Amino acid sequence: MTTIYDVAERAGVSTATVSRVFNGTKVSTAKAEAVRAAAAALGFVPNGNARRLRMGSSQIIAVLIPDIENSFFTALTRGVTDIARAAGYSVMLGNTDENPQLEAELVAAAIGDVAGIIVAPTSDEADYSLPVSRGVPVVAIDRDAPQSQVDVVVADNVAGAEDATERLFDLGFVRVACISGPTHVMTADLRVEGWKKAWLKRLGTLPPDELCIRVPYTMDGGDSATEELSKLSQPPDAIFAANNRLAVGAVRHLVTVGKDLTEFGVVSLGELPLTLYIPRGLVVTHLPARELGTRAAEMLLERIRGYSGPPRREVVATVVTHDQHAFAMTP
Amino acid sequence: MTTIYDVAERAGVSTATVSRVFNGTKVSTAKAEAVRAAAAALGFVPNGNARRLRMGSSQIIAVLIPDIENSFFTALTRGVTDIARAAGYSVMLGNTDENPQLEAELVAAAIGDVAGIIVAPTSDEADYSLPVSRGVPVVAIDRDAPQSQVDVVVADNVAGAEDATERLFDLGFVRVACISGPTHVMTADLRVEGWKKAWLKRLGTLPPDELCIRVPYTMDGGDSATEELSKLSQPPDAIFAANNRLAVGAVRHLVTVGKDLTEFGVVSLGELPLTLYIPRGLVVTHLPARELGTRAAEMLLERIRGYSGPPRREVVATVVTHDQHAFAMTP
DNA sequence: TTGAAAGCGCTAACAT
DNA sequence: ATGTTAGCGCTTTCAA
Repeated sequence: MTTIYDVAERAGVSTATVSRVFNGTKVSTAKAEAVRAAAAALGFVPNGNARRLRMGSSQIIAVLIPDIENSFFTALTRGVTDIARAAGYSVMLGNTDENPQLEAELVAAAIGDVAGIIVAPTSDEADYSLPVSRGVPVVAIDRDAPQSQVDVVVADNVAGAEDATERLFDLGFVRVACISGPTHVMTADLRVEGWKKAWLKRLGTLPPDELCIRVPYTMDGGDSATEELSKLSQPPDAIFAANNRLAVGAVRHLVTVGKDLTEFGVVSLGELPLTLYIPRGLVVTHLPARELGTRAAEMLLERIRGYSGPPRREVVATVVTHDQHAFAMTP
Repeated sequence: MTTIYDVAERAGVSTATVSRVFNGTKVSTAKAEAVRAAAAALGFVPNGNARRLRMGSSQIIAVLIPDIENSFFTALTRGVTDIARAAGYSVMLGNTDENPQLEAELVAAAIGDVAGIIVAPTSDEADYSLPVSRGVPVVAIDRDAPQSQVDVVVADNVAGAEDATERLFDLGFVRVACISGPTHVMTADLRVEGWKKAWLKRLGTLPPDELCIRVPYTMDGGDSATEELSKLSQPPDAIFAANNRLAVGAVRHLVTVGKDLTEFGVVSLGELPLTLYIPRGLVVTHLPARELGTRAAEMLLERIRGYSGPPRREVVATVVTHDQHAFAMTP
């Protein structure tokens, strides 16, 4: 392995000079040239670990998400990587699988390795005092971290859900049901709240409890919830699905039983991956995944650079200016 | 920052003992307890940089992919992270954006930081001699790296394309066109080859050149290529799309002009994300993204652990046992 | 502008 | 079983 000693020797200078050349400090042109030539000839690449050990900082950001195969989280991660790279940071990725213990392990492991952590908390109980006390700032993303004094970046789930639900009312539907994620999952709870607000605003009354089904945030969840709703003595004429997987599950069920999506409404909070063609009648609203990532990265970088104000909580608007670019398939 | 010195002092032992406790070497129960207690009290977390510098290895694998928002590559990355984590490695992620220069920068930056690199080459010219000469093994994934002596893991693109095309012949279509990625992109070239083989096998003749359109691997590419094909004096009655984005684009165009997918066939090589509902008539075949990732990770770990045989080239079968679980929407 | 030298936190001989 | 100690490769005072 080539080190700065090899380069220094070959260039006829000291290691300090080599270091300076690679760090932009002032060095006479002649020596700088010699160093660069020697480095190139030797195929020198700085040892990041030595550098980080010496400097006491790591230029790496950990991103801990439940599932890299979920398009919402990859969009978010993309936002982080863009900002990170622009600032000279690398991104280390971890899958928590929605498992609090695995998340805790990943956080602990990250502490010794990274300059900061961006994590989508897997549980309300998640505690980030360890990294914070060790000087590794944490930004919680997509979900709150009520147990910890950390910065938080979340989407405006209530407003997003409310807007989405209102779309259905706008289309003339009058009995809009709700399918959301598990109780106690923050985003799921807030989206139910938004759905209720829309009812109150548009119909002047809160929706009956039976119209809201809580299931895992999966396609199967959306499917079974839709089936359950259809069995109600007074079934809904439209469904607000709190995320894209639930929406796809709902559509799957409806299509299977031969329902026409222009007569039975479905709205998805959050875009579908690959902007796949969307059946006429399915409404898709925007969830600012990438923006969440960029804001979280920006806030984390501020902390890494020494900002030490009180914990901040930033709510990214769910702009409902227009639907996902989509094309409708004749039902 | 708490170091092993602090822990050693508080526990009344030497730093070596503290180190041993944290590395599983034999230490008397009493001292081990004392060390653990002291570490807990002090909130000690090992400094990864010091550890890696000392050990000369990094327990980090870099994964360089064109786009983290492409479901094929996230599935692949998932495969890598699973194997990596099981072996105690972390994954560092980089987006190359299909940009050879950016890829080269990321590779260079990774050298000082990681134990090995898994990269989807952005170009035929990609040269990985620098990391390899620096002792950082590289595994090329999804695409060949003809300029470098590195391990390669690719899907059986020819067989996959051939099988997919044959599905269309099985369904009774007789003039199957091909939409593939840019010329000189290896996977795109090979998939065209598979399509040709299917023609030869089933019709005893090679397809006319005009039936094959090469476009970027995007939905818009699939859309415009389909339009172009429809203008032929002898248009096709079915399309083999070389990846999922092209397939979706093709479907979009067909739906837009009112074509019925049961009468005009489309097959996608590679599954659609989120197993979104699939219109009746669209055939989806499997591309082993995750398997690619796991194999690449396994091969890389072998290299990291010292295996030094000649470069290997592994072709992962594209098993076409069954379609993606899908449900059809009445057209 | 440049060089000499200390030391970041840790592990692994080598001693004991 | 445990302690002592020498670096890993780099950056950065401090002196010249």
